[in-house]
Amino acid sequence: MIQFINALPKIYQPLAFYLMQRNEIDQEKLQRILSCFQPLKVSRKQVLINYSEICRAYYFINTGSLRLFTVNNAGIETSRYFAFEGMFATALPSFIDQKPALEYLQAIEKSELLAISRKDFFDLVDTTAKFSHIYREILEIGFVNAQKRIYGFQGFDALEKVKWVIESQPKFLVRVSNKMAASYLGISPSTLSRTKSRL
Amino acid sequence: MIQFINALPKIYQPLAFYLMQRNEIDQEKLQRILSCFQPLKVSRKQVLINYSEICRAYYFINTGSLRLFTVNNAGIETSRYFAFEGMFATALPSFIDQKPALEYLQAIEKSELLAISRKDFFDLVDTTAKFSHIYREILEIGFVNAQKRIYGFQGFDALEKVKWVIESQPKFLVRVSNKMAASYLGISPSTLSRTKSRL
DNA sequence: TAAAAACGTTGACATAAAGCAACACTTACG
DNA sequence: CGTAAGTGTTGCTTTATGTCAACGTTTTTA
Repeated sequence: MIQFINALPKIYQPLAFYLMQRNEIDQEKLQRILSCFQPLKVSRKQVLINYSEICRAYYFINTGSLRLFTVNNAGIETSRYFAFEGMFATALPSFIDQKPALEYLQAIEKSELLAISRKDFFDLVDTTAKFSHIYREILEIGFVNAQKRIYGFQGFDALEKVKWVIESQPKFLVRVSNKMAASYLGISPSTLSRTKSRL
Repeated sequence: MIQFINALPKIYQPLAFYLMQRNEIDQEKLQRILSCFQPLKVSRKQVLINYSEICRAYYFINTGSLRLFTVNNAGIETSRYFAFEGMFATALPSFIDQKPALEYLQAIEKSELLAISRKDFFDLVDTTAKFSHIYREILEIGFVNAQKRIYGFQGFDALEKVKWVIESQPKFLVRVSNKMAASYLGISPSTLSRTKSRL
């Protein structure tokens, strides 16, 4: 199986490993799944999904990073998710219910992605037990993370939030700019800067 | 089918309707699903799942209401979910990954529930396509709601949070005490009281 | 490679909300 | 049914954090 994966085009190898890692898949199924994903290069700051757009694809990150954020009436940015190499990302609520995203999916840096259309995605979910299971896992993990974030933030002051994010996502503050990290933590960039300096 | 449901014991009727509403199920499957649920009466304030406990059941509410909350080191309560008649509730993260809940599931009032064990639940998920689909829906809705809550709260002041909750869950402030509502909104009870008075 | 734009840090100041306490009112329960 | 515990409201004071602005540094891009 490892040989099979190594024989694949390089850009499909990380995804193949991702899929294999979760649960054993036979070559045929794996091939079928991979064939639904199209390579896609995006530049720094490029927007993949716009605020009023309906999300029609799911993205796997080969290199680079993406972020999900929204902007409220007052012009305040809120980031809710950052995805790096080897992770999936999309505006999932919109992907699920096909309503306007009300958020942006944007590349933070120049990135190489694999994209699967919504149609192909749900065809796989409905016809491939393994893929259905992977989707379930994506939802479960997404749900659990969202809960952790709600508890991790509520009633916490700036110092506690920063400690929490260092503990639960050690790489986060290193890879993400202060400004974006602040918009994720729900504090101002100045407060984040001050807080880090007294850790 | 309606006749079939009406012929069921009263306590199973709301759940039967809930299941039917989502997608058509034949009588046999419905019967099989219902037979996994055991009736359970709990008193006001009774705790169904404790902080360090591993969650082993899913609950459907016939009458009454439940809430999920946690208490941090400083003794601050944070509520993350309230469930009323006709809704499902459990400490889902713990139910999924079988780690300590790190939260409490508690009856707000005297309630009548139907409980299904984790084993039976996942047996149904794995053997009954319909039930698998219902689980997927539960996860999707849970995920989407969590995202809304994250965006709905971040960077909002007390007034905006209260308006947001009135808009997105009109019944909420009516059915839940000020204290609990405040712990859900992440503001103090006094601030909630003051905020409501200037709406 | 140099100019411009964006970013991080820090200080001074303003402010929303927390904490505390007192009181009236409601609800719970022996 | 009456006492006790809990809840909601409101005033006063304190405090954490946001805002604004200035400055030096890093990053971007032409």
